[in-house]
Amino acid sequence: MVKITLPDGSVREYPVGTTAMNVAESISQGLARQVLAAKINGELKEAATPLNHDAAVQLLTWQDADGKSAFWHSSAHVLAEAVQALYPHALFTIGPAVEQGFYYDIDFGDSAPGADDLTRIEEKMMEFARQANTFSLYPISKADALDYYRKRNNPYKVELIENLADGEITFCDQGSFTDLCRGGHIPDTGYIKAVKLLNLAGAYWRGNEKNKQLVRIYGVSFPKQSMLKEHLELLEEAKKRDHRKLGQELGLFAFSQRVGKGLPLWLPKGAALRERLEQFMRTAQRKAGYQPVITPHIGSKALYETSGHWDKYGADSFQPIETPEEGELFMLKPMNCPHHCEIYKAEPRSYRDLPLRLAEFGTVYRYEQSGELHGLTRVRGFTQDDAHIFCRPDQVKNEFVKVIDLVLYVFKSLNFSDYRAQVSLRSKEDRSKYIGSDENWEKAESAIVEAAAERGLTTVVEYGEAAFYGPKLDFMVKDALGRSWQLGTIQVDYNLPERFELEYTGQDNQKHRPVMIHRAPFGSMERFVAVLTEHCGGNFPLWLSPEQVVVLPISDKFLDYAEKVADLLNNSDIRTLVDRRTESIGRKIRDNEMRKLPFMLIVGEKEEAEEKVSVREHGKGDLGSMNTQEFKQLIHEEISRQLNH
RNA sequence: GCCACCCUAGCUCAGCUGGUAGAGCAACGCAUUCGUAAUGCGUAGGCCGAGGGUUCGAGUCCCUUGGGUGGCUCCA
Repeated sequence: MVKITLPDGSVREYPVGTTAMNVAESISQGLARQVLAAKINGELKEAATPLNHDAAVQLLTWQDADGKSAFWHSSAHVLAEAVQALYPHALFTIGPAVEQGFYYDIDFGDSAPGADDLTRIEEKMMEFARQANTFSLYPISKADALDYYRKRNNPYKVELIENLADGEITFCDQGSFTDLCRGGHIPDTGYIKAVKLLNLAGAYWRGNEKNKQLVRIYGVSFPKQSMLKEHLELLEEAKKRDHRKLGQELGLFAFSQRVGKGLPLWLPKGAALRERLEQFMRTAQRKAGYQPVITPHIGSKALYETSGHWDKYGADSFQPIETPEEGELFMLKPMNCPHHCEIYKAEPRSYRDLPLRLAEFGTVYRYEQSGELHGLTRVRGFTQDDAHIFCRPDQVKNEFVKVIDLVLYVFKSLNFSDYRAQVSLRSKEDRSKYIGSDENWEKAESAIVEAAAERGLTTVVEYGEAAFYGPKLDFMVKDALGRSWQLGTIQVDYNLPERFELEYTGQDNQKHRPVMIHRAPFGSMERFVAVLTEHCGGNFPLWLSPEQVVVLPISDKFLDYAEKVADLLNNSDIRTLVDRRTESIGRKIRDNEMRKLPFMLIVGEKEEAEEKVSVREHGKGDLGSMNTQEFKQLIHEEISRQLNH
């Protein structure tokens, strides 16, 4: 007998050679029908794997991330089988499950499919799925495995096998298809009831640009047809929140071919939104002891040679600007730090002056690869809510705590509760590439970890993700389509103080090198507005909304009263307009609802006579009538509720 | 940059296998003066992203080019 421990801690006994599926059946037939795979001692395995020793077993269904993963990974096998049937010369490489489905990277040689061929492949997949072929995993010797793929002229699988140890290699068969695979499949292909191949993409073998480019086919699959339908509807829904769509609809920003790709144009409403955010940050920073500075948009090439950016990024950036003076070269600034270093150097500094916090909404230009550009989240010209803190090594932790507070204040004010904080530290093994003393790194790294813990941040620590010049703490937020974007960032820098030979006079009357902290709570105004737009689906918080109130006269007869109300509100700093169009009231309400205007004031005969307004809130409907004083108070209360938490 | 796809009126989109461009919304004009999500009628609006080619004829086919979209280390 073997003892099987289930996730709830219960232990059951079964005959040797029993399977996870048998365990499921012993619990209930209903469960057994749902089991897709199992985790045996933490490893994802087939539910049919015989259990010959005591083991911890977790039964996986569609509800488990790993269950989905087994399902999608198995679907990748079926995709390969279908491709093999239609393109006999295709060479398979890897086909894993991903967060939202699966893909397979395939070398098609000269006969790559186009997007139109995906339907054909889908149909073939469903044909194999209906055959309900079992996935059977079996061990194979390294020699036999190599032989198998050498005969098929598949250098990719050969390379993969060469890196595996003999004795731990397994193949998996299903129907007419055999694949090198470590396992973790659903029982048979019949579980797959719906498949959708989403797109084709180029992907380099092993992700390296120097290697051959393969064709990657992305897809999703489901155990029920209705689930696919829901999934596709969800994707459609997400598209409605896309900041590029909303940005156009709400008149926030635009792009122009003639201006150049990746260079956003902020329209009046977008500019109003952005300025309000900047104002918000300025106030918060002033309270936190930052001093605003202003620096030019260009800097001499020598500045970036000093900073090291020319060597590292020069070739891939906007190229230097020439002047009538022979040999004189300027760069569009790709970052504000070198300028701020020069501000630090503008006067001698004492330990008493530190920390020195220099803040600037600095516009920078970076020549991102054209394929990387994406709406407002990845652009070639953007404005950072940048600041550099120059401090003593013993002040790093405290400064970190203060910056974390600022970032959390921003997130809270804008209702971002679903973010991820990542601490990036040095790699544990190779520490040769990092600049700065070991001692300082130790100090800074523990300062970050402690500061994050002190502020109750749940962080993910990534070793080896630190920049060569210092460790960092990043805040990531997901967009409407589930893609992760980095917003706030806090980075320690030992490099620039060194290169610019920054110093301060210590208490001991000796020269010391300050530590520099880069930080941008928004990240960039562009990216932040993009993520914020998606986050609130275009319904910005009242205090940020470019237009807060619109007055709708029932008919032209009440235009004068409407104007009077609007003037009154505008004089109280409530951004108000009047819908002067000669349209029905129903029409005006509809249009302003669609423009996502937070409040509508409907005024007609009744209101004018009683000196009142009928209030309608976006998405909520009629709130009844009140006088303008009461309405002003309602607005001001709402705004202070949003900002003072 | 690379792979796939897309580009037709301000916006959203039709336009079959090539026969010389169409709708809705928006805009403008006229009428309507309206009570909580679309008043009616009319007018105007397009070098079908750009350039080249094939053809008697190209929005439609081919090539080049611009812009956009998705993807480009979530390991057998």
